[in-house]
Amino acid sequence: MSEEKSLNFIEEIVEADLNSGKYQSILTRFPPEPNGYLHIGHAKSICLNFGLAKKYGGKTNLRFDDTNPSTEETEYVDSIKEDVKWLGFEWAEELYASNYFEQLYQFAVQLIEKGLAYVDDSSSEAIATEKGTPTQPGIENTFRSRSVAENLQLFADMRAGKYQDGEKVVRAKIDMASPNMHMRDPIIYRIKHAHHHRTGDKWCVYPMYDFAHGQSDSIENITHSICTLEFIPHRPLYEWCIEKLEIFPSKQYEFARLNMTYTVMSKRKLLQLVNENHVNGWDDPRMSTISAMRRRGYPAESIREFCDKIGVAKRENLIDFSLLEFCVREQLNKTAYRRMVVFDPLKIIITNYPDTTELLESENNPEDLSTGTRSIPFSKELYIEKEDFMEVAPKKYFRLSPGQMVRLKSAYIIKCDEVVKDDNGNVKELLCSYIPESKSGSDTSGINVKGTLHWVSVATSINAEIRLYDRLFKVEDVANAEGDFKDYINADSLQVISNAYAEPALKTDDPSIGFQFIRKGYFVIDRDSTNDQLVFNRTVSLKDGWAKEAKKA
RNA sequence: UGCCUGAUAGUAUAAUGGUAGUACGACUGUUUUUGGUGCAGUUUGUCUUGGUUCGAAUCCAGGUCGGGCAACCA
Repeated sequence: MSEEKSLNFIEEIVEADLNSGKYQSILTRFPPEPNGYLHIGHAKSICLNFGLAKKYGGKTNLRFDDTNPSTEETEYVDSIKEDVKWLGFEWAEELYASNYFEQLYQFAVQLIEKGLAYVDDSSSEAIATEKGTPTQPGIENTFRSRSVAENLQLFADMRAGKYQDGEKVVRAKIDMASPNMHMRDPIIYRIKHAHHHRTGDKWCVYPMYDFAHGQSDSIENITHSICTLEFIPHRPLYEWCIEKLEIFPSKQYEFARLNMTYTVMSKRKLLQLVNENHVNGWDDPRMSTISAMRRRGYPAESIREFCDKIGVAKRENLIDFSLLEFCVREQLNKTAYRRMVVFDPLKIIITNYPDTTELLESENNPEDLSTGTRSIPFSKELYIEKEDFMEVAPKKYFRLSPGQMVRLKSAYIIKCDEVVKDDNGNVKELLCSYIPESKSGSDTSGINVKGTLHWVSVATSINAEIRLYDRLFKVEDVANAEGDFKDYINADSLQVISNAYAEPALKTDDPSIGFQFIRKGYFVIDRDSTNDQLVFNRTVSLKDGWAKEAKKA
């Protein structure tokens, strides 16, 4: 019935490995460094790694790549775990590269014993110089020929804390003339007298990424180690270590990282936005972090759907941010409760309506009638949106104007009889009349109107703060824009409406559900809300057909 | 100027030697008590030049263009 979705290139590899009997089941891993918050790019990797295991009956480990104590913190570990869980995935084991520090140290000892690693006393500048350039081979220095015994002693002394940071490193002895820069005797251990968030002060030597990642994969028996394209040049080294150490041969595969329009995806840049107060923290709803999207009201399911839609390939990409927004709307349209909120009020008085309050019923969600209805108080004095009235209306304008009729959503059809102005000639309020037979659900008026407006009753409305978010950057391809990315920050990315008028149901609604403010967009209650003041974040706007039509004119 | 990688509608992604398809976007119509949603339809593409083949997006060779690599970061 439904069409078979074609496999991405990694799924093909997995299926081939399973069909050939190379593996009985697969084990993947998601390996973040706990030095920042996860962003939507990580979500792609999470969905890939966990999704693969789920699809093929395998498992996925959550492994923190915590080999650099100077940048890593427990705060980040906690946020990462929360984000992965919120996205809807469960890891088989929670592991840390730091769990393997002793084992990793012994691996380096083994390499030294085999004459495949040595202690180098050179400065980092000297090492960089001797490394050569991509077009010129590097040169071998005198430390390279130290004896095994001396290397062993020196490495033990490094571990014992006899040297200062930078005094010595351990290098793999591979090939200083290799066309691959990563194979020119890469550093595998360095001295860092730093406090580690898990191992404390136990260690003062730490393995480099290239000497920790592959080995960690191998120790855990990871079958498919999936990373991004920039690690392709590291693969020969990944394989060299596994071969020389004679350990489980995990395989590395690379896919193109996610790039999105109007945002940045590097931890360094996100950190900068936070530290320099361009945004209000890692979970500022304008950020590309998972925690920001959660706070903004993006459902986890829509992020998973997005990751599924964008696919997995090796080509560099720049995905339209609007595709993510499409996924969010698609999900929220099915689940969000409809409510009415007026952002910029214009008072109307229904002159022929009695001085009473009537309760009208309206669906919570017309897409899902099982969600029931709520009552909305209707009375003589109402607010409508200022932009829903024009004294002189252009053609195709279906909203209110003098002498014209519109329907008030779930209520009555009204007609604008008179415009009341203040001394300056500004529209102050509208005098309207309603059609009693036009009540929603029992309309016998026979009148058809083109426009339907949202509204709230003045007397029963409640105050709310609305935060409207726009793209954080003004250009599509921020990472490739010339100059400093901060020059492209959109100064108007946050607009706050401090006194919107909301229908009273919102006061008692479950704060965890998503809302659609009719004709306005999708909104979610922010954690800054108090008992006295509701605060809403706009998750995403509705598609606006009229804005497009109006632009044409 | 070395090595590694990639190139299919505007953006992504599929077709694995046999009809270039799908999604988002855009546009048109239709439904609608949200100018939302839904439904129907239209639109635009194989980087280039040769070669192999009955047949090439796919295989081969050359070119062009893009990305990555010279952290005691990951």
